[in-house]
Amino acid sequence: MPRTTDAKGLDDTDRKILRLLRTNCRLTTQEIADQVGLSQTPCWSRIKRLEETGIISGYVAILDQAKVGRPDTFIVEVNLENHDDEKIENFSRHLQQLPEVIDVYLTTGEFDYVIIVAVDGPEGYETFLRKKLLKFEGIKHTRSIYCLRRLKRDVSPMV
Amino acid sequence: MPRTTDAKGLDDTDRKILRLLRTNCRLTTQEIADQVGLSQTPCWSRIKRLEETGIISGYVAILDQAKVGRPDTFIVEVNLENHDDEKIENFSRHLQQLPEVIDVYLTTGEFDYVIIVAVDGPEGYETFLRKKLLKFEGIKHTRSIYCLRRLKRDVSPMV
DNA sequence: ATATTTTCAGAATTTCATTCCGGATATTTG
DNA sequence: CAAATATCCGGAATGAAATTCTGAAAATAT
Repeated sequence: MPRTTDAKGLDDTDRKILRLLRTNCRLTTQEIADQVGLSQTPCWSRIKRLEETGIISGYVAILDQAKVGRPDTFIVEVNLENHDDEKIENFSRHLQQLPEVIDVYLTTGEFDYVIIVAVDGPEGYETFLRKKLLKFEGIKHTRSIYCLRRLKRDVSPMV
Repeated sequence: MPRTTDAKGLDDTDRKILRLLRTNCRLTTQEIADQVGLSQTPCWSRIKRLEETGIISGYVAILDQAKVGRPDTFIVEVNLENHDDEKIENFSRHLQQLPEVIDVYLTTGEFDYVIIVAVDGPEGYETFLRKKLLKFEGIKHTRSIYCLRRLKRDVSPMV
């Protein structure tokens, strides 16, 4: 093992590459190579390896949430009536289908779920809540939080 | 205006393109063109327009959170002692710098902030909380929620 | 010290993004 | 309704970048 790698098999150059691609995957291999101090070919191989090992799990376009019609964010905390596997599975499937639902966390503590929702205004949220979320049978209780602002969103953590 | 566009100036073909790029921006313009029923050139122009108008705000690589060493997610709710602009600005800046902090929402209701944090195990979280978050002067109160699982994360909302 | 493995770089090739052009379609105007 | 105008489309040509191929250098192991 000629490189100095950490527990995950990543060396410093790998991390530099990831730091670049994390915020802009449209850089050419040449541009990346220049910035990390390599030539095209080994830089390209490293990227391929990072893809094959699944450290890079995909490449996506970021859409402006407001400009696609969802300027407002709410956080909904949810409790279900009961917690058998089937119910949880169904609720998860329900949430997957709702375009307003951005993130879903299954949580410990006071609530069972924390859900991030993107909508257009309070009206949009009311519609979402009454017509979509609460249409699911078995919700015991919810609490809604309005987000004044999103101060940070990292698509992937810093490496 | 020869196309049938909505309020945002997007027609059905634009939305199809966005739906594809939203989950995979490595598709070639030819592949996208095939799937939306266009030829390369007009498809490419549309993508350029979506970039120029800022509807597509960027392209990024998605890193596997667990594989880069942050398998565990916590949600921290935070209250500050006081809420003058400077304090809020400082706290925001503080959070921007912390690699564990993925998302930050400025919220109404019981807490001032809802923060999504990615760490390695309970030990990692304790370290983050004591050595980093609470090092900031002026935190009145926090509540931590452990996430058993992330059931959904859309980098961008469905269009 | 030598053999082996791994990483690197340069050049050639292939694939794709981008530009250029003319024709078709829809909208606007008279 | 017809002509003018703007918009969109597709095909071919060009340029740039990704990918492959080859051999040399560096690090590790024997």
